[in-house]
Amino acid sequence: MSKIPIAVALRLPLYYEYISYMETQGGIWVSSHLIAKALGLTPSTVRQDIKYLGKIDSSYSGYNITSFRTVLERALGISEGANLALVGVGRLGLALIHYKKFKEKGFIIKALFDKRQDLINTRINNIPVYPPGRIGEIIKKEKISIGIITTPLDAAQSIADLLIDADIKGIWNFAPINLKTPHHVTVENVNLRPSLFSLVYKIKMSKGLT
Amino acid sequence: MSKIPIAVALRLPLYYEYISYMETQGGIWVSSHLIAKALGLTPSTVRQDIKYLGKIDSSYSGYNITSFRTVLERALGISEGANLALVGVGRLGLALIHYKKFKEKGFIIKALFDKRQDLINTRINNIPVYPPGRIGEIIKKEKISIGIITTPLDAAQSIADLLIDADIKGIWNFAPINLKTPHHVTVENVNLRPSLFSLVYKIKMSKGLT
DNA sequence: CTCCTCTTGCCAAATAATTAACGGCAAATT
DNA sequence: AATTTGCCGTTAATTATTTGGCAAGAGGAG
Repeated sequence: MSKIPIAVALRLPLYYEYISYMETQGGIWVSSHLIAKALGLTPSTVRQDIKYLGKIDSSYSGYNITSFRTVLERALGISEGANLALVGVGRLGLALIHYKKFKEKGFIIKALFDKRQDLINTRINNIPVYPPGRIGEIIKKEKISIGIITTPLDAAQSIADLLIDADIKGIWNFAPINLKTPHHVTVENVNLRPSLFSLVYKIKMSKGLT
Repeated sequence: MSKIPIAVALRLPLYYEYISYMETQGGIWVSSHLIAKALGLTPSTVRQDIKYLGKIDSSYSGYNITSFRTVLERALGISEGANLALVGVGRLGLALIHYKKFKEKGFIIKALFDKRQDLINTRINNIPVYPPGRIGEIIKKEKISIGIITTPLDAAQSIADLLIDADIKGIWNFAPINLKTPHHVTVENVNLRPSLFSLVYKIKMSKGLT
């Protein structure tokens, strides 16, 4: 199995999203043309990408959706799920805590952390809230591999350091800052501002031509 | 001015985020090396990208941060700001409503829409809440150019249709669905699930090698 | 049965993007 | 005053990615 090019890897989650959606719609087969159209690619690209994934059941009517999804889940490593911890129970944190889509796939938030005294030792959505000082202890006890940072900017790095000390594998970072982390800790940033500005930029461009 | 390659356009918002951050830290000069290191690129790439932006004040110590930011803002089209409307005042909607970073740059949420009777005609963060039926009217009156969709999945497309009818320019879509829109309406999707799975994938990969 | 259309899979060519290399300039240093 | 350092800007080379074309196979229609 050859290694997957970056450009391809970036598209895999998109395929997964689309395939999952089609599956909920009762679809059974999906063709490279259909995917390409939905995602703004060419059918060639889609077929080329699929070559990296291994064998998917296919026929004259396209790829089998369930087979495709299974292969994608394996490739993306999401078939086993993971235990998560969320630090920073603000408005954004709350939104994530109640987000149902993750739980479906076995991604379960096991612990919440916040420094607010009135939250500590309560439960939110049946998940216990601990003080930040207990991050190391709880992460190990609950076998948590991914930390979610939804704290204000100024706390983000110090929280990240605590997570790193607790041997976290990855950080899903919602604070608008480039966290400093060692090589073995992977960070995925979710930055809303660039996303909005990207929209504004695309609007501006489409006015120019099209 | 030649048109900007896709790969470059995707990096512009990242440059903006980094430059803005450096500016808040009191920085005055920034070099291509510094940017490259922070964003995981090569200095060459950064300098190459900058060629598309027009002249930026530079010297032996790098680029002038303020000049860089100004040029980026112009290129991204964010210097004028925009009026926004948010549809779907749920947990995620609330988080966005209170997000301060946008207002700083002139992106102002002028109106909220929700079907819940107990919210209609109230104000949240001093922004009025209207029923979805008034989308067309209010969008025009408030000169709103961008709509934010934070509704549940099943309502997203019908809300998008209302926004499109109201001549919206762009949609910032947080619902996990590919909205069907005409060519002149730009959509930027924010999908948390692919983002998480992307993290999981990166973790999986980094285990393999590094 | 034969024709038509739809698929995938593969390969080679075209395109896009990244990296490397070089020349020049300004400031600091020896 | 000559040299070293660190930067930019440009051009060239390299690498990565995408695209288009085509053969082979599988239904369905007549």
